Amino acid sequence: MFKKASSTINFVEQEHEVLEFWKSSDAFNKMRELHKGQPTWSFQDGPITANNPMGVHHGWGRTYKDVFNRFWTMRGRELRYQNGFDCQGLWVEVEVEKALGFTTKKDIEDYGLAKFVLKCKERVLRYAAVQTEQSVRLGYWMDWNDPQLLREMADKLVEDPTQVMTVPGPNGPVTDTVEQLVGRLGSADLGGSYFTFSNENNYMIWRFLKTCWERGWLYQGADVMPWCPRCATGLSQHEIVTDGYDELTHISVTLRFPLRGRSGESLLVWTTTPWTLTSNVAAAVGPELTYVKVKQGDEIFYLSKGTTHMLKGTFEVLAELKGSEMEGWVYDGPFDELEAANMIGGRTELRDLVKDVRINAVQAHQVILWDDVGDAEGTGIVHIAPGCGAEDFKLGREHGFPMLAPLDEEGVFLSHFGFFTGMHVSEVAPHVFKALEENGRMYKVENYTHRYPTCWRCKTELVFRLVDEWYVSMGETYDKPREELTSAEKDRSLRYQIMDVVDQIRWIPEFGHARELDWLKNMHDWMISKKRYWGLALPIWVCGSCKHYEVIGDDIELKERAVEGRDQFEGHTPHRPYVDAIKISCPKCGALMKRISDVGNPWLDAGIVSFSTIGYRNDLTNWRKWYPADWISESFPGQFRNWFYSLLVMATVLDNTPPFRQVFSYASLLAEDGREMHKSWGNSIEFNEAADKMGVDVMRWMYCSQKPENNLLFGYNKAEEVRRGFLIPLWNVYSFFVTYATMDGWQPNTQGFDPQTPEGATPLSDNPLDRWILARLNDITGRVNEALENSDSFAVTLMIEPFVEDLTNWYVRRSRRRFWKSEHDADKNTAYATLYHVLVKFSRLLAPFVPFVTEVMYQNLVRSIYENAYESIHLTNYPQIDENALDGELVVQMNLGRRIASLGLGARASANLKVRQPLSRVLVYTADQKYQLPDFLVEIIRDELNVKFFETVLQAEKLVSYRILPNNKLLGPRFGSRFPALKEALTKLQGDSSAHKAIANNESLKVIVNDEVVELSSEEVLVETQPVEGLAVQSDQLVTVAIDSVITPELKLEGLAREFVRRVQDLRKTADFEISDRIRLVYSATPKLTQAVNEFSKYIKNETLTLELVAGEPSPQMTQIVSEFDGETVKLGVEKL
RNA sequence: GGGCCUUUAGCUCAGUUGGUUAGAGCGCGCCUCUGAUAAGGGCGAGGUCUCAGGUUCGAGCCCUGAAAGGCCCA
Repeated sequence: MFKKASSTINFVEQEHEVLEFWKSSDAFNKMRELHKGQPTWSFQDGPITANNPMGVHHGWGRTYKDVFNRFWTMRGRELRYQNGFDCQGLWVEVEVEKALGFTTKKDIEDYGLAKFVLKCKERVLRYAAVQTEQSVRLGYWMDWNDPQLLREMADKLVEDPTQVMTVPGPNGPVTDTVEQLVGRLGSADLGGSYFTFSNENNYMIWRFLKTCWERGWLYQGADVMPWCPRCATGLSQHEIVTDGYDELTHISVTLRFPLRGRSGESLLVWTTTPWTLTSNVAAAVGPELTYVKVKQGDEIFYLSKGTTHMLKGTFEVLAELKGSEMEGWVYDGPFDELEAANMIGGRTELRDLVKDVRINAVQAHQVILWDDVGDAEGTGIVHIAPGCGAEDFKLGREHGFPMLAPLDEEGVFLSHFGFFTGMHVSEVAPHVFKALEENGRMYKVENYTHRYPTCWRCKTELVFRLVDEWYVSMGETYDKPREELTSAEKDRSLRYQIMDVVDQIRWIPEFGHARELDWLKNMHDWMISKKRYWGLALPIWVCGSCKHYEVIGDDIELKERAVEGRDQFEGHTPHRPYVDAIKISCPKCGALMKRISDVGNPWLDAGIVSFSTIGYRNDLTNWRKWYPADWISESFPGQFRNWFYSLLVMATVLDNTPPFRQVFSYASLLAEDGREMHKSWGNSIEFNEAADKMGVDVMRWMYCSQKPENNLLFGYNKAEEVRRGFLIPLWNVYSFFVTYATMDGWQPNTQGFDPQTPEGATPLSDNPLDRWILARLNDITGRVNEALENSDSFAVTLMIEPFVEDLTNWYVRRSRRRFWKSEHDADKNTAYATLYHVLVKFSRLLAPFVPFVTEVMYQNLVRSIYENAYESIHLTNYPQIDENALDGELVVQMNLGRRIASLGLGARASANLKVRQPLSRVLVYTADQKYQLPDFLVEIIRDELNVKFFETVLQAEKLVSYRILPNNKLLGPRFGSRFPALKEALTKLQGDSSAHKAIANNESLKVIVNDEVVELSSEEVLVETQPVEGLAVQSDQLVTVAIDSVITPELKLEGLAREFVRRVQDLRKTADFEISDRIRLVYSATPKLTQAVNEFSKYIKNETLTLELVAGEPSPQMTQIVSEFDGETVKLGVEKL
């Protein structure tokens, strides 16, 4: 027996009950068990940074992941259901530093590296627990760790990482030290989410790096890099391109570079980074650019012709010259008195770089040519400091200049910079200005606003620093199309190998393919090192004596090669500081080799997961079973250069295969006002808040009913639309069904029940409405399957929503009386059987999208009836199409019928005739004779429109005038350029009834086009109608509907009777009667109404479940009302019998 | 500077291979139903499909160019 389902429902509360049910019934694991051994569907999760609670934007991506996982599961596939957490890197360090109140690297070192690393691990575990809980709340079915256990591990880890602990695993309990258990999270014996800080993940990256090294793709290089002085580390190209720019205002300065041997003449040079002037070596001009020599007062200046507007005051142009003519001019630099400027080769720790340079900066000062110099701003003369800018560095190398690299890791000026030594880069500018004023070099200062790179983590302004970092070479970029490359060229260049892999992947949306290729084309060598503490320990050991370096490929090799530090490392995960203790012996010179202290780029951590999480190193069979992933998904801002990129690099290097077959990506989530969500703007919504207020079924539907490539505007108004437009109507149908089925004691037939398809076979019915809704259901069932196979959840919502509309506003509305009627006949039973079938199958179709409400429906509709039903809807198979139930013609007819009803209602409205008032007839003309209305539709239309008769009008002239139009699709191609003439000719046939008759009789039509008689078949023309004035008429392309507006006295009485019934129904509700309560009804009314009541008493009694209808005064204990309508008055009283 | 995406009603968005009168939801106005009722339904107003060219008998859709917003890169 069904439980009652209230029509008002608190979805959020209900979701919590469902969560409880899933937990207590262990539904997820049962589902998993059911699909063991089936063909695989390999979903590989992209790790979420476990550093903060997740946001509603994560909810979007996770909904997609869950929807497609559930779909493929229900389609009979085995999945892994492994979530991933991203654990290592600066982002975690920064938060831990904040929590501990640290501001510099020294704080960390004073605190102790070992303790700091534990704090980082602890933070990750705690937020992994939080995100796990949030994901569970979303209904995301994954193999989740117990959040409480994660917290317990976090507690014990910081308490004492060496203590031994036992935790449950899929193959039984596992005992180990806490540190090692944490390092083994996600492994086969522990199960649960993968964590990128795991031993396996780290060692697998070692394997990758070793492979790169063996192929000669790993190297250490000097370059000028964007550098964060707060974090004291360089930033890779990935980190800076998008997130890393802010609109900032700096003081720019224009100054004199006095020319040697040209007394009174100076170059004017402009810069926005005054601190770099301390390290000036050269000045660059554009060779093709035009420069001018100007006189201002006693001074002569050189600058580009296009920038003279920057000069203060008046000036006189003395001459014009090309930049190339200035090449080799020598000048005095702004800070030539500094020691640094007088050191041979310059002032840099990287002596290798300048070992061939025999001059100092003062001797180097000269004008050089550089094609990239423009004169959009500044003076057209660019100050070059090879130790302080990336292009400057390149130019410096080309010209063999000395390098002046003034800053240490934290942005403090190094020795040999005189007065500036010891000063922080952020406070240097005023001192530079003062010095320039004093030595007479200053020309002017101005505020200058530009996009300036900042640290994506801490927002500190970046500087450019000359440093040694480690890179994975992307290989040469050849100056010719890819298809012309020789295989030797490809073998040399990793980037082209990756491109070939990219071609084998399906990118959704398609433009992702081009975007990834574009990134690969432009990608510089991948900087993988970072001078920090928490992260992958780069497995590069360098000889202290001969500088030879080697890459260690995994833990086994490490143990074999270690000659020192084994004891310190024993029992620890491969992180700093313990792994740093390991020394190996140099194969070249026998001296000790020491690990470089750098940690790795976190995208290495994420990119390796297609190897590390499925046993590439220790269970190749398992790896082959799950590699490559069938499907991955992340949002596209960022991931083309980050996760997608690193997956591709690593899979290409290790296996030269695509790591995933399909990648599904989506745009950005914004607030409802179209702006980014920001706490300070008051437009951000936290995940937990959204889940509690909207409910996650609503959120999930909102996410899915969005074209993925468009930005999603997320907010409460949209949520309310989903709730009211989708979820409530769905619930109402369900509640309607359960209410009546319970009342009637109706139950489905339990014979031949199959738990995989609990709705059973399509019910047989003679009733066209039943056949129609079943046809519609199967129509969408087929299309929904196709769309999901094609990774298109948005298309699904475009099919589902109209179906809900059909089901609620047509099928149920039109079928109500079949459920109300008191006799239990075959028709009623068929109605129940049909609606039951539809609800069960439809809810299962929806289950991946809205897993909560559909679970509730299933529990009541299926599990309360069938003992051997699966415990959860999510254990059933995905619904499949029943081709036999399709009926295209019926669907077309029904549409036409609904259209007629709609037009008829419009006609009534335009004549101000309310539906409650019966009328005598509706007149319908259909333009296309093939649309013959079946009887059942005629009945429906009569009922919808409340008319006595339905008349088909053959001579539409009565209702309309008509035009004959060409069927463009057929006649356009036939007539080509003569088509406009044909159109013109047909227009002239307007009102020609013989032409119309010919068409109606399927005869051909003769028309004169350009003095030529042409014959048109009836299929080649269309007839359009226009309503005749003065009738209550509505029409569209297909049909014209008119309503006879005459109200006869009889019709009037019937209308009154219906009004009367409505008042009684109102009163029943006021009196709080049950729907099935029988009543006594007492009334006194004005004469005309009394006559109506008498004449229609049977109808009234039937409609209102009145057993005794009595004229007279209601007694005081009755619920009463007096009401007036249509000039009549009635006093009513009701009581239960 | 290059590449990509978006631009359709007041707002948020659909619009299948080019085809006749471009749709939905919300909001607004009017009406209606009353056994889904703290719901439901109908009708209406509201559109230069960003702009300018082009291809075509025919363009919201295809091509070229421009503008605005966004993304990615240099």
